[in-house]
Parts: sequence; structure tokens; C-alpha cells
Amino acid sequence: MYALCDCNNFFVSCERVFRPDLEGRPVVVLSGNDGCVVSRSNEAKALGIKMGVPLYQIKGLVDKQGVVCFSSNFSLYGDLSDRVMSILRQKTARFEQYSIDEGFINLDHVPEAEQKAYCERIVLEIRQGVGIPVSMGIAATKTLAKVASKYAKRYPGYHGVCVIRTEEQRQKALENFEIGDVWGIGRKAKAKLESAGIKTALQLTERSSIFAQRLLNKPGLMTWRELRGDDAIDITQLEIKQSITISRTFAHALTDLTLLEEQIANFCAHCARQLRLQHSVCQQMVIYAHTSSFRTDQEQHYLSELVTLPVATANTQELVCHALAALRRAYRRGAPYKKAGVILMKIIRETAVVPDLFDEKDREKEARLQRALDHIDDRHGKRSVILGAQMRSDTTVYRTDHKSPLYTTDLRDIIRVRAH
DNA sequence: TCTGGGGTCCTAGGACCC
DNA sequence: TCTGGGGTCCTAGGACCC
Repeated sequence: MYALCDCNNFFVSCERVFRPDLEGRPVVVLSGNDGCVVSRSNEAKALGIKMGVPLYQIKGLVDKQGVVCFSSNFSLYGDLSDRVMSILRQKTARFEQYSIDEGFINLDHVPEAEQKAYCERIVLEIRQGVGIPVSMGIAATKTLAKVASKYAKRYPGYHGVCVIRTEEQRQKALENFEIGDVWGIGRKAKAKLESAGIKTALQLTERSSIFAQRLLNKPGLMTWRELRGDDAIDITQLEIKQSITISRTFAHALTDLTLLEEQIANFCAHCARQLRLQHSVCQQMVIYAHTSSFRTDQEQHYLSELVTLPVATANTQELVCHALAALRRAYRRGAPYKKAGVILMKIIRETAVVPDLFDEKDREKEARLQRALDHIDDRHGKRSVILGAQMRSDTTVYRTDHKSPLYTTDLRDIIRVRAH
């Protein structure tokens, strides 16, 4: 049996940990640039605020109903996520984190009769220890555990934990579960299934495996098996990320090459640091920038350059150098670039680098410099030392009008909160 | 006026091999 | 007019997740 532990309205719950006065009030957390709603309290959901809706479209409702908005504060969410996950990890060696706010515990070490009470204690421990409300679903497969956790969330009577164990429970749970809410069934699959007359999860399980595979291919077959109680999905994570990307939308489009270069240099430096943190290097990099896809009144321009590196590297200076050269090649003068990004690909362990016989760089020396710079950042805070290319101007290009303080990671904020 | 960000997996099709 | 068969590898794009 698996237990899925899922944090309720995670980003909003994180904000409320430090603002208990916001319990019971409608609260939303916004995406980057304060663009869209990405997390909603139950009260905000009750007002009809949909996931992913642009803020400007609900401005009236927000003002009228006194909805509290927060810009996203990922260092806060990441920090609280770590605390929740470390509690779960303590429970069993067989814990798999699935996302920032959920993870699966293998329950095989707990007697069946005690599993529900065991999970109820975990819900309480996380609520009291971290301040985050969570829901848990127990079942024989991960997909069914996800279903169970949604019931746990939907009905307060479950006290945060719902179990799907017997065949009768499985049938009843799936009968009342919309097909589009099943883990792995997205927009396209939902439409296909509905036109085949399938509206609930149970109806899918009543069709043949051939039907599921023909309509939805391999992923759909896996979902079909899991819903029938056959443990089929393995989410064991890879030891290193296969790709690392940073991208941002700007508050106002950038036309100036210098400003764009500064952004790309920063994205690149940030990606490279993450690459080094997982002791890996990359062999390819894509840099891209494009105009606003929502502006039908102006000409669209999409630039994208693939850079193949002579020797796999995680060196910030080297990557920034290649990235800026690529940007200058593809940049179109006058185009209003609304979004830009960097993607690192073909990532391998740093111990697997194949050296180039004709390489003229002293890579050992450059690596020592890089380690020294990382050490300074670790000790004195991010961006203590940066490249000149990362700060060509002092122009602000992002909007974060509603950002909460860095309660858990910035000492000044911790002192401020305690004083308060 | 204003519309997010970071990932993984799968598949079809092309290039290439014998 | 007729124009093989089987296999691997790589890539771009799509679908999905949170």
C-alpha cells in the first residue's frame, strides 16, 4: 500500500504560516510578474477564481471581495517544503518525493489495521510542526492513492485521511470520480474519452486494456492498470536532472540588446549554479527570446539558438560567453521581447567528461576560480560576486508588487517577525 | 495595459546502417 | 512498369504533471 501526502493549497498555506490572520479569508498566490493565479485558498476557490486565471481578469472581484494577493516567494515555499519532506522521509526509507508539495510513502512496514491512524498522526505532526495542512490518501496504487487524497481533501469528515482498500471502496470511489480529474488524464485525453462516452474513472476501468492502449497509448494503459489496482507506475527519480531551465516574462517588453544580454547572463549563471550543485556538466544549451504571443496586433518574433559546447562544462563564465554570442547572432533589432530563457541540456555527471585533446583552456584553474566564487556566495549570500555581464544596467524588468518577506531565509525578516 | 515556470516521458519520423 | 527489409539512433514536438 502507498500513502500519498499532499499539501493543501500549498503556496497559500505557506503564506498563512506567517500570517495566521489570513485564516478564513480569500487568499491567492500569483505567478511570476504577478501574472496569473497559481494557488488559491478554499475561500478564493469558493468565489469562483479559477486556477491559472490572469490577475487583470479578476481585478474587480479581488477588490470587491478583499482577496489578498501575494507575489510568489519560492525561497519561502522551498524551505517549508523541505521541512514537510524531511518529516515524511523520517517515516520510511521508501519515501519518494513527487513534487514541491507531495510525496508517496510505502506503507508495507505498517500493519493494515493501523495504517489509517498512522497517517492521521503524520497529518497532525506536519500541521503542528510546520504549520502546513496536508491530506493523505491510502491505496494499493499511486493513482488510486491520488484519488483517495482528493476525497480526503473534499470531505472534512475524513479528518485528512481517506483509504481505498476493498473492491467495494474502489468501485464507489471511481464511480464518483470525473475522468478528467484522474492523475495522467489531461485535456486531450479527457476529450477523447468523453467522445467515447466515458465520463467517470470507473467507466474507463470497465473497458478493455486494448481500448485504453489504442486511444491513449502507453501512458493511458498505465493509468488504466493503476485504476484497476495493478501497481504499474514507477516514479523513482533520477539522481541528476536531465535539463535545467530558467525563463522569465518581463513586466514590459525589452527591445534593447544590452538589457536582454543582462537577463540572459543572469539566467545562464543561475542555471550553471544549479548544474554545479548536482555535480554535473552540460553539453548543450538553448537560449531563446520571443515577443508576446497574446499581442495579435504586432508581428511575432521567436529567436532560439542551440549551442553545442566543445567540452561539457558547468563554468558560469564559459556558458555566459557562449550564450551572449548566440544571443547577438539571433537578436533582431527593435523586436519587443516579452519573455526570454536559457535551457541546459545533455547533462552528464562531472566525472564523465571526455576531455578534448586540443583544448586550450586550463580547466583545472578555471574550476578552482569557480569553486572560490561559489564559496563566497554560500558564505555571504547569493550574488555577492557576479560577472559584469550580469549587471549592465539598474533597470527593473519584473513586477512583484505583493511579495511577502523572506521569513525563513533572511535574518532581517526573521528578526522583524519575532519583534512583531 | 495586464496573460507563469520547471520538469519528464512518449512518439513519429528522418537519417543512417547493413 | 517494375524500386526490400530490418534495425538503431536522434530529434522535435506533444502531452502531461505540479
